[in-house]
Amino acid sequence: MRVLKYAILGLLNRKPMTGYDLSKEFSYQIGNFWSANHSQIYPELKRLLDEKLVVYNIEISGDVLEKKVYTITEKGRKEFLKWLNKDEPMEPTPKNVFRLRMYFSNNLDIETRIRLLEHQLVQHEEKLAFLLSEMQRYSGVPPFDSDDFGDYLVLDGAIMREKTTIEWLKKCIKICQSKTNCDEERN
Amino acid sequence: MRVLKYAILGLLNRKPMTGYDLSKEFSYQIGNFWSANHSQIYPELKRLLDEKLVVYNIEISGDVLEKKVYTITEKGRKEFLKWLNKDEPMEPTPKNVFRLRMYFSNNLDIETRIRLLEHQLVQHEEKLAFLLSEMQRYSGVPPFDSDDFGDYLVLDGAIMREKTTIEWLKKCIKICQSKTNCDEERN
DNA sequence: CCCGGCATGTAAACAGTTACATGATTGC
DNA sequence: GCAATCATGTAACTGTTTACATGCCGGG
Repeated sequence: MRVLKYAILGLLNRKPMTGYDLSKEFSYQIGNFWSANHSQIYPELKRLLDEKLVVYNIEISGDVLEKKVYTITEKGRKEFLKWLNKDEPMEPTPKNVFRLRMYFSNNLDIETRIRLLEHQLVQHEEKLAFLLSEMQRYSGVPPFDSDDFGDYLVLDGAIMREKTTIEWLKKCIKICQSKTNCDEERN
Repeated sequence: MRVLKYAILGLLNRKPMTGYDLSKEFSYQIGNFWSANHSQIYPELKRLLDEKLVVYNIEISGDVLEKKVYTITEKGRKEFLKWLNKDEPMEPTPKNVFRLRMYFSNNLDIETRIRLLEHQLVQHEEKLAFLLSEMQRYSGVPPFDSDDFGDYLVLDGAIMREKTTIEWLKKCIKICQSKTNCDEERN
């Protein structure tokens, strides 16, 4: 499917960048649904170069250090737009190790279940707080043809996703606690 | 991380199964957060056998066909429980091609955006309907130590996830339609 | 007898992570 | 001078998918 290819082309379509810049991009907004590290990016850029979908020119920073600033070509833009317009079927549900653990949680002490759930909860609450702070830079829906439009939609989606995860975790904790209380009453 | 290893051990801890049975399991409840196909399962079973975490005995169905029914060993159960009790940090956000497309959606016609969103919407609505029908077999929270307990929690989580995805898709469609209406008013 | 599902495997290709490897620049 | 970050790459390994390959069983 070569998704990384299109993620890179999409980013370069916004503005020219180095491999290093691309790898940083994946830790910002786009990191909420796609990422890659530099060891995957550099070989992919080489391949895109072979396919003539990008070109680069070298910039010197400081005295010697050469930066390869990649730019998308017309051919690259065409391929990217063709991919972007494709209507593809829903993807299979994403893998999630924590949910796998919970699937088997009948094998855990109630206390352990609660501890594991609460640890996830604090982490997701931190993540949500971060996403909400990111959202503050938008006062409303950005212009429909600006790069911010996509950023805004997916950021909103990420916030909704985190809120739901938090809600689920709290529900699970409540269920587990009801069992603990129930046991205490019996004693 | 060998997650598949623990997914298999967890399933075999419920009851003895063949490789074929395991691969079918991944299309049921557990498929909502983990899956693997048979070409990954058979080699993994061989490895678990080498590690003495499982054993098998051969059952004959019909006249000749040999089925290898795998059973978890005491060593296997110990390793599984050790893994299950581990408290691990939150995983990175899962990859999602559709959200990647939407991230770059400023490069699409408004009509195309709506079409793509609506296609996702119908698929997620179907998925939700299916999950809700699955949920009907539960009248309340199953016993805390039964296999159904985990099934119930993660099924509930999957339902919440689908509902949120649907809500997000509808929101995106509404935003895109507001633009279309706006343009029409101008004409 | 034929087809769909049962049943088990291997091989090749692709995707992704972790580790190895090197060196420059900038700010303190 | 030193540490953090900028900058680019390769190698080895792990995980996953797709395709190849084979054969039995049960019902219509």
